[in-house]
Amino acid sequence: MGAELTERRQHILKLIVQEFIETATPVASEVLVKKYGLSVSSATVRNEMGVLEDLGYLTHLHTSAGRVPTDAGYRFFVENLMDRTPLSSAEQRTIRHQFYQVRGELDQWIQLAGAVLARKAQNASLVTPPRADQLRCKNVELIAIHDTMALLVLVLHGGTIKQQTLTLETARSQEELRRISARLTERCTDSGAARLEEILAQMRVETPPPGELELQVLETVVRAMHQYEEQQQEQIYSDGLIEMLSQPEFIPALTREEDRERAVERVRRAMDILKSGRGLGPLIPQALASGGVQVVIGGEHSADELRQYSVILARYGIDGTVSGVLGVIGPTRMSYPRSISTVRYISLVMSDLLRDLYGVETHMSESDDTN
Amino acid sequence: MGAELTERRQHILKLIVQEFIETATPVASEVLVKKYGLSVSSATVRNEMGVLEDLGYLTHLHTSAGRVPTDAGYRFFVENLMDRTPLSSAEQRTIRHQFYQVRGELDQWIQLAGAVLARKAQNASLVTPPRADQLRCKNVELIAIHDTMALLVLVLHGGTIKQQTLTLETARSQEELRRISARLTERCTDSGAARLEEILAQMRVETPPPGELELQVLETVVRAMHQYEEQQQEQIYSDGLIEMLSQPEFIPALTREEDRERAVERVRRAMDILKSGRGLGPLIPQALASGGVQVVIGGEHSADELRQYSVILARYGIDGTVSGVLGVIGPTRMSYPRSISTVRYISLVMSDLLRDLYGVETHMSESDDTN
DNA sequence: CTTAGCACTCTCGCCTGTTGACTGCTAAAT
DNA sequence: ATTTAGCAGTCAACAGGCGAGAGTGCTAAG
Repeated sequence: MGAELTERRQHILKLIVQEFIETATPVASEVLVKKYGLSVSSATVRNEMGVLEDLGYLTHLHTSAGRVPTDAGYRFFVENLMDRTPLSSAEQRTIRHQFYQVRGELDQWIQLAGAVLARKAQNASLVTPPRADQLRCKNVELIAIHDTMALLVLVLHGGTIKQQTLTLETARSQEELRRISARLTERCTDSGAARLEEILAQMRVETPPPGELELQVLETVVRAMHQYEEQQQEQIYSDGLIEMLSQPEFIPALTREEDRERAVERVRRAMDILKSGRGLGPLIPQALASGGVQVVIGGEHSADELRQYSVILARYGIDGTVSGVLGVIGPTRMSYPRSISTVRYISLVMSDLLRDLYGVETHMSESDDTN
Repeated sequence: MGAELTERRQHILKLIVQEFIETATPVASEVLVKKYGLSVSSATVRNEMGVLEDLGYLTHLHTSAGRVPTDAGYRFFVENLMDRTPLSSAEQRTIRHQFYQVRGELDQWIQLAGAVLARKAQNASLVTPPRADQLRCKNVELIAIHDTMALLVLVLHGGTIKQQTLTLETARSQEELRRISARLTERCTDSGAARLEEILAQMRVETPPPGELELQVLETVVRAMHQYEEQQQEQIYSDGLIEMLSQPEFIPALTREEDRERAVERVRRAMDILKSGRGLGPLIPQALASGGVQVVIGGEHSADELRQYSVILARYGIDGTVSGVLGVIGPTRMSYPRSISTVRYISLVMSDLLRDLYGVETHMSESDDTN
């Protein structure tokens, strides 16, 4: 039978995917012939489309409408057909420049990365803050707020800051607090959570016994680090909700009241995914583990709530030191070429910035063009 | 003529507003009679509605649809007609309890306030962080990140923290940084931005001249404080976007393609207002200045983009020390009674919490019931 | 293997008449 | 003078029907 994937069929599949991504309407045989100047007739294209449908790469909404790619169709497109042109060097320069302007502020890098991703991909973006492979304490500061209340500022390697207010059992002067934090910083600097617990255990049996406040602070530090470690898993910054919602799959032209509710529900789900990261759980560690750009399309997701979405993720950071994940999420009909090259490029830029921050020599000029 | 606002007309207006808020569909004369068991006929109600329309409190979309309140109608309702029942004490307790659970974390209070407001009012909420009437520096800490890079942590009265990475011209040890920050803290503590500039000017001409790093740090501190002061103006936390977008005015049952674009545009505008606070500019200071709950309805807004919205704001905080603003925003058809009492109550709770944080004795038991 | 041609299917927009929801008016009733 | 029943008039919403158009799938000829 003629069920193998000939060159021409691949070409037609490619055109259909591109056309559908662009127009969001089912693609008809004649459109392909006219718009792309195929040297065969629409009838031939129809036959080929029939085969592609049998092979599972396309579907029909109903008898008389054009073809639409299936998840498998997108997958094949991403894997074998799509043009893998990197961002133009003009675009690269613009992006670098924007990052240059917010030099020195991690939070702003993250926001900027999210904004650029969203705008380029016309979909929502996800960025996790870079996570240290293991958290290490750098500094502990205590600051008096008033008599019986102090602010604990915990600085971690990499410059993240956690703060926590502390209720004191007895009033302390700023000078006392200073001494205590100096002592604790000395003892704790460079230690991870595990090591801190050891120190804490040891202090409990020390003679002379340390001040109760010292213990209280250290306990809080340990708790805060654990808490932060957990938070980190879930902490996802996102942007571009509106870009995604502008896609016609979210607010289509409706007719009935029940459709309205479906639309609202769809929007609610989308916001929920972005806000809580629901369903993204398994993807992040997966992206962290592997290099390169991960693409998960529609039904390939393990989570039901993502069946309508595709997610494109890449790891960024410094091997063995810190790493985060960033990417794009949108309906399966999204511009994979554009999204993938943007995600790839931004992950490079972020990695460079982090190397800078962590004092590793950067490889800007090399990495720029491996995109 | 019979154009004065008799008791009965007021009652009918009240019912219409309530009914419209609840159902979001124009209110017919007969519905009022049936649903609320009026002792007059629908014809009489119609006559009265006609008068109310002449007075400017109601409108007609077209001849044969029910009545809808105008902005003036809502205004009169809010001013004179609505039931001003406070939140039930059960609700009050639940809310207090939720705040109790996140004791000690200002950020979380703000988030929680936003979440509760949004859920109760079924609309979007706005919360500005409490702003000190004048910013005063509490503490300056320098933390070495690596050789030529340090983290400046600036703690302000009230426990806000600003951080900034600093590129050093020459390498410094943590010990040196410690000394410098100790010296600066001593000099700067309790000073506002103006005073800090004086100190800076003075230091420049001192003999012996202070280290260049010291000057650099102080400059950064001053810059950070100014920057923060400006940021504060605009910094608005918001939540409940989805609650607001679920209201039928945002994603109605549509038919045509052009309507779809209008809907998307509406959603975009709404998100824009919440994200950037566009149009809210004048409202915040106004709410800060006056006590009580401010209600601005539809066309009463000076900003065009808010013509379709109502905003309910209240100040919270401690007189003369810190204050912020919180409130609700939604379509003019929103539940004013519910929103207003929630806003009022949450502002009380937040004020209590702040008094606690700032070490002023609280008046919980008194204030609870003035709601 | 390709393609012209055609029948068939299904959507969409359009029109139509119809229904039903309200109003506004009028004239009688209170 | 106010209320109200009754009724005409208006308009949106809906359902059904129709035609046009879009696209396919098939067939038979090139």
